[in-house]
Amino acid sequence: MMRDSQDTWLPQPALDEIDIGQVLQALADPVRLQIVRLLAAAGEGSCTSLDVPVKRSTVSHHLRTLRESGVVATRLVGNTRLSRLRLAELEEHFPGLMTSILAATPRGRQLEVTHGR
Amino acid sequence: MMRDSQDTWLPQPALDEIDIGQVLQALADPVRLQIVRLLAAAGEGSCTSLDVPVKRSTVSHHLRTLRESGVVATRLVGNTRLSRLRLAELEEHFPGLMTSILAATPRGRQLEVTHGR
DNA sequence: TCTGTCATACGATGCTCATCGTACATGACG
DNA sequence: CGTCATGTACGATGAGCATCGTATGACAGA
Repeated sequence: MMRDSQDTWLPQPALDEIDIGQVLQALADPVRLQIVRLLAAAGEGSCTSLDVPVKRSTVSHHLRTLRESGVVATRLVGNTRLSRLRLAELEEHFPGLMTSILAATPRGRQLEVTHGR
Repeated sequence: MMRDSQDTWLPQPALDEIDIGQVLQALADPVRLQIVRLLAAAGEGSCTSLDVPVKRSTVSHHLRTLRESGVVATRLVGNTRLSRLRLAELEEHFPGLMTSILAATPRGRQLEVTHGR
């Protein structure tokens, strides 16, 4: 596998372009919050590797939302896309934000039967 | 005016009952985020004193959401209800969370023409 | 008591978006 | 080349909820 510096990354907002409002909206969704926790635990993850109770296309949509808001960064390796949290950058810009969220004990009902179809 | 210890307070979740997911959902709304910033600047605020581009009944709804999620505390004084941020408590439970959010520069489009009616 | 202000409750409305299924593109592997 | 897996794009659908107007209750002051 190649080094990170040689990988191709999907477009993402720069540090000073990250809007705290969009970050909060991204983290407000239960499934996305669960994805964030899984990424924090596993380091990286893809659409199929993340264990969330939604279909793959929905996970892809959530990862896109997280990336466009600046929460995760995605690099292309072969046919898969590996996403990871931008923890260091976020901690620099919003000290304590992600740390407190990840440290917080997930209270009940994290995975309900949703609507959709 | 009476001392805080003698005031009547609306019911609110205890510190260890606050769910980070509900807090994030509460802060995700642009109007509520603006209310939070106004409260941080003014110390306290009521439905009519807060300068937000929505009707009074909507502000009341938002303040209720913020209170039930644990972000603000509301005390009854006379005929009005004064709400304030639970900054110290939140900082204790989620260090850096509110601090980073309040310190973040509010990027564009904070007050768009919304739907509703 | 009467009036005005404050806040909430309630129902209605319609936008937002989370979700899904399907189709399609791309890369890996024979 | 063909086959399979991965991920995304797209359109459709429906639940959630932000918003409003109105009605209601409570308090303050004259």
